[in-house]
Amino acid sequence: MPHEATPATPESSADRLLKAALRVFNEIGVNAASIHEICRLADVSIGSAYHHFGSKQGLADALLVNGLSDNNRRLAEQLRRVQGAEAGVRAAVKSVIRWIEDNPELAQFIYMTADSKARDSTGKLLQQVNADYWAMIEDYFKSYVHSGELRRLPLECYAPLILGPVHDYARKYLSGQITVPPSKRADMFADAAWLAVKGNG
Amino acid sequence: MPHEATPATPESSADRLLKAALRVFNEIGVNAASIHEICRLADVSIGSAYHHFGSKQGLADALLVNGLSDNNRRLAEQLRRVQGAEAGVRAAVKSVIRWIEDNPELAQFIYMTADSKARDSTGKLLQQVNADYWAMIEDYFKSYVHSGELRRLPLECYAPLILGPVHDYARKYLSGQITVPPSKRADMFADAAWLAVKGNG
DNA sequence: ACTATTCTAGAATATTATTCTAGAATATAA
DNA sequence: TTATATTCTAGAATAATATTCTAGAATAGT
Repeated sequence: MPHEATPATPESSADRLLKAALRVFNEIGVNAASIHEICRLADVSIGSAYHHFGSKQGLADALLVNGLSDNNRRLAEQLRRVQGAEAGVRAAVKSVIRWIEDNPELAQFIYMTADSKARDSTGKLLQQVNADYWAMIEDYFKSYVHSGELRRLPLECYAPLILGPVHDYARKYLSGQITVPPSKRADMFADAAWLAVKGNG
Repeated sequence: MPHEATPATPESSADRLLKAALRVFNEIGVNAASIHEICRLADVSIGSAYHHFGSKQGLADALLVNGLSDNNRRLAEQLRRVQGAEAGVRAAVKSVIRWIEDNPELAQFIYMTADSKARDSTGKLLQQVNADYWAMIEDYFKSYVHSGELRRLPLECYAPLILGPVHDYARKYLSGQITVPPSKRADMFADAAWLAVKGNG
């Protein structure tokens, strides 16, 4: 029996659509992208596409929600594995960097098209995912403020201080303006993040 | 003579269009926004709109380019006023924060819709503006590396370290997720930025 | 096997971005 | 001033394309 090129479980229509949409959206933007073209690439009928995602924006929203959720999931996982403020900070930085390099197309889409105006249902979902992200970070770190391991700061400042530089760098990297991947700067960004939030002790 | 409500130089069609577009884009996103609606709000004909901006995307691009350019201009101005690495870092942080609070709608638009896929002419312009931004920051700081005032880092890391946290915080602020304006955190962000890039001396 | 539900299909429709033609306003030259 | 060119305004006509709709196929549940 020769090698089987097609996977045992062939991709569902929805998955093919998401994949095709990601490609086209990244190439020409959500606006310019045509549903018909995406359906053609995914080999899925218009009817199916609308059945699954409701609209072109629904497709974009799904990509956004999936991507952010996956990123959050990995971050939560990494934070669970470590103990202490410094280890947490470093794990957060590296988790995000790793996710970006494991999912460059999705990362590019997310960073480049935050156009997500809170539309109805999906808008809510998106806000939720977003809120979870910040909450997770704040939750993890607030316990270390008492012990003095962390500098006492307004809760909503930890995430920007720890991950803001990585996000900025990633944007530039994903848009092709720099070629050195963030993983090459991981320790530098981790050091900076820790320096920004560590306590006096 | 009573107070004159209308300015001596009435707003041009192009200006009215930009203003209306900004409002609508922020409310419902570039995708959902209708040119006809924008024209109605701006009291400008379809023909004029297309004469001035070529397309809906052209309108969005113009807002983006105008906004980024203005931000850059102010940043350059502030950097010119100061001497030394620390003063530069602090000026950069505060300039960006100030711009955001002076131009909240424009800032929201820029932060929320980076969807700027490099489209032809305007895409080039946008890339240029963006490149100028990073170049300005790198130029300013590279001279201070020799003297030891600044930590020696890859040039493309200064901007993310100095401004990344502010950008992250601004996004959250402009989307309404936090209410404390960045200006209230200006010193904190400036301290963190300086700590991240200052040299050993 | 029957029924309900989910999914696929693509033609028909509706929406809306863009083009086009003509004319008004404004600048430039003689 | 008059003539001429250019820029700007107008909105109806057109073209592109997102979305709806109806019908039927596949699948799951009983």
